[in-house]
Amino acid sequence: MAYFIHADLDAFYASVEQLDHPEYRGKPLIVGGLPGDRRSVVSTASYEARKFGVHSAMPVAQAVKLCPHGIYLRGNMERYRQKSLEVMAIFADYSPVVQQLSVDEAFLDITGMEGLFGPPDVMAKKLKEDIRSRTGLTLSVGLASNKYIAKIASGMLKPDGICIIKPGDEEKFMRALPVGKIWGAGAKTQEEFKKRGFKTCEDIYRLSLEQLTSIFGKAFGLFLYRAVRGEAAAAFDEERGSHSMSAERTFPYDLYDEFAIETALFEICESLVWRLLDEKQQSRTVFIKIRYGDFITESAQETSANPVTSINDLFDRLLALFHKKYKSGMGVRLIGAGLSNLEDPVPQGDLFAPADEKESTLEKKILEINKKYPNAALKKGRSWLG
DNA sequence: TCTGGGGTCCTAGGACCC
DNA sequence: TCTGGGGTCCTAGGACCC
Repeated sequence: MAYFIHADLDAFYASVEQLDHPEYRGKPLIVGGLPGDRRSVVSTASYEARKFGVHSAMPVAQAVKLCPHGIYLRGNMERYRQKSLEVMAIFADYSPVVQQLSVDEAFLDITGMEGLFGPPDVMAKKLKEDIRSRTGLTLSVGLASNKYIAKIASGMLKPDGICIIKPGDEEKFMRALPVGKIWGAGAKTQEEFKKRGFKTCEDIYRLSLEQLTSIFGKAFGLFLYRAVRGEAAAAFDEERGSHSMSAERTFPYDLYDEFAIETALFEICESLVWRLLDEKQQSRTVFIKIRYGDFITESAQETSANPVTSINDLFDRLLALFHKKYKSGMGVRLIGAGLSNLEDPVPQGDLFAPADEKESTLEKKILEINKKYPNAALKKGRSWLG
């Protein structure tokens, strides 16, 4: 019998802050932005703050209204990533097959580990206790015969919970579940469920595969059909195809000045190329994203024959896309850019060396120096452009 | 109360090739 | 002359996740 644990840290960012700052413990804590920060949203609210109705993705301005005496922090991703590494290292003690889903959650394939840790439920308890004593954080755990059920189960008894779905009970568990708990059915789908009067998965279970695909489309219809039967969804299969990297910036106030928008785009462009070099990847496909003041969002992408070679090269490509899309006179709320279809570069001889190899070499040098001397903060800067 | 940032996957239509 | 059908790549937009 296969067994999977889904391990999910409780209110992760807020818990790390409460761990590092004892004076925050037991108090409503909101990580995401300070009161008065325009256009910021809540990343994580401590359980004390959730009592006031504050939750993730809520605008900070709204959180302040609900919880005016809360403690507000912008957050420290570097610290959270560091803490995440500690946790993931402990997960690795329990299973050779750990699939990290995000900074604060992972699947552990514990099939056949009874000999080392005892029965799965005993192992789940040990894991929770171990995480608590070694990192000071609490974990919620779902245990089931497939990843999808384990994932939903871990959310059932938060915080600090263990939820075990026994082999054979998967379908029973799913059919009784409120549709709001279906992982993969977000706001739009919930609206559709409501419109159709679907309250629990039982209401979806009654529909045929044909009915589901005609309502929800081929892939999502099949996903729902299988999910309500407690069958392992393909959603969590290890093999993931394409990769991408992106960066974006929301301005505190809409920008109308084209040069200011382009400057932000340049800075995004710089950060992308540093990452690209750092991760030793390459890409031929670049994209931009523009969100206007009315929240209408447009994007454009272009695939070229040759991979991006330098900051200037990327900036040229992005600027061309930007001017293709940009409607001047409309306030710009957000500008973003990215690279998709990332590939591992194939080592190539001189014959195929990039045209602006000099620049790319210079940028690699700057990256090295910045890594060696983090305070140097060497940049090329837009003014450098000829 | 206006709605972050970094990702993945799906859909539908068009281009192009055989 | 009255336009098949499948495969692949590309593009824009949307849904969803943490």
